[in-house]
Amino acid sequence: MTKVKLDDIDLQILAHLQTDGRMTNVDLARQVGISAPPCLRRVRALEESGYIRGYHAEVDAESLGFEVTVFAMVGLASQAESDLVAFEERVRAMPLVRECWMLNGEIDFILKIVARDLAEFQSFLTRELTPAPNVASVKTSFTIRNGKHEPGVPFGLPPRAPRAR
Amino acid sequence: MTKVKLDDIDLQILAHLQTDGRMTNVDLARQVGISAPPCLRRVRALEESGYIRGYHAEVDAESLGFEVTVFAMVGLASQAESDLVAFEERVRAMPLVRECWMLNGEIDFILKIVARDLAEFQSFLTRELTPAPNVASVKTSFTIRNGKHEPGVPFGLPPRAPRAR
DNA sequence: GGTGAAAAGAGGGTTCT
DNA sequence: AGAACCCTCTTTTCACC
Repeated sequence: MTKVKLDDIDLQILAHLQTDGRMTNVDLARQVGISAPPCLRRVRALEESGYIRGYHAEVDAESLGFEVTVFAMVGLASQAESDLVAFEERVRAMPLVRECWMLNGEIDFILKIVARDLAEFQSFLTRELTPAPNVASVKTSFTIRNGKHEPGVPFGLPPRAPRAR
Repeated sequence: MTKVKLDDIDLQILAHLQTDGRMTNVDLARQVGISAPPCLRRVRALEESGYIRGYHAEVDAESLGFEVTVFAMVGLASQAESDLVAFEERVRAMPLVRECWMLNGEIDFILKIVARDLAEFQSFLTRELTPAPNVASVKTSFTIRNGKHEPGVPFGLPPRAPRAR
């Protein structure tokens, strides 16, 4: 199931799809220098072996009315593995929490939270996050603006022309 | 050019494409309950008005050999707007920096950094980030694991989003 | 990996409400 | 205006070499 090795073409495919996840298979094949059918076979294999976890439209949060993005640093009272997992599970059920990373050091988790407005965020913070079991401390930092937002991983793909359909 | 208002169907389209950015237009049309051509027109309008900023494959960083994800809290010596912008510009040219958010409070920026290994990260930190102009302090937190990774915005629960059918 | 062909989807034009 | 039906061209996705 898991592919043992990726060659240059696979890496190029991944880089291109990370940049433009909706490009057609024929365009992709042309870009990486092979014909469409083997290209599609590679993409399917990359999907099934888990190298590609999914495809997502990147939406503009602000213009859609989600004007509050906050990073929350969370400390837990107990760091037993079962308690860490329990917190992650709980956080997974909170739609406003978009990302959750476990950290080393004094802070246990960093959460990226997206809300429509301050009221929604405050309500979430005081009624859901802070009172959650085992939560010892929550320190929040509001984002003022986003200076860079690149997906995934630094493949180092050269700048690409817009789509040709 | 810029759409003034989004109706329920537009919101459903955005939610579906955020979840599966590669679904075909006919599938999407079926899901939101309209026929394919107007559905495609809506998608194009959403792209051109900036509600959809792009489409990206979500790749598995670890299995691709990017084993180090770090959050860096950066403080600048000068917070003049021109200096903030200059820092953002500089960071935009650093491939290892995937996201950069300006924050309120004592920390000025939070950066998400992805590297292949510790050596690559250390080299980046000591040779690129810390010596960058105007950087006063850098505090890094290594991630141990990722507990949740959802794209974009919490459409999921409808605060008032009705169901068209 | 490439080739050729059947099936499916994209995108344009027109009509209807 | 905006949505739906029809039509043609492109893309996807098989078969097999």
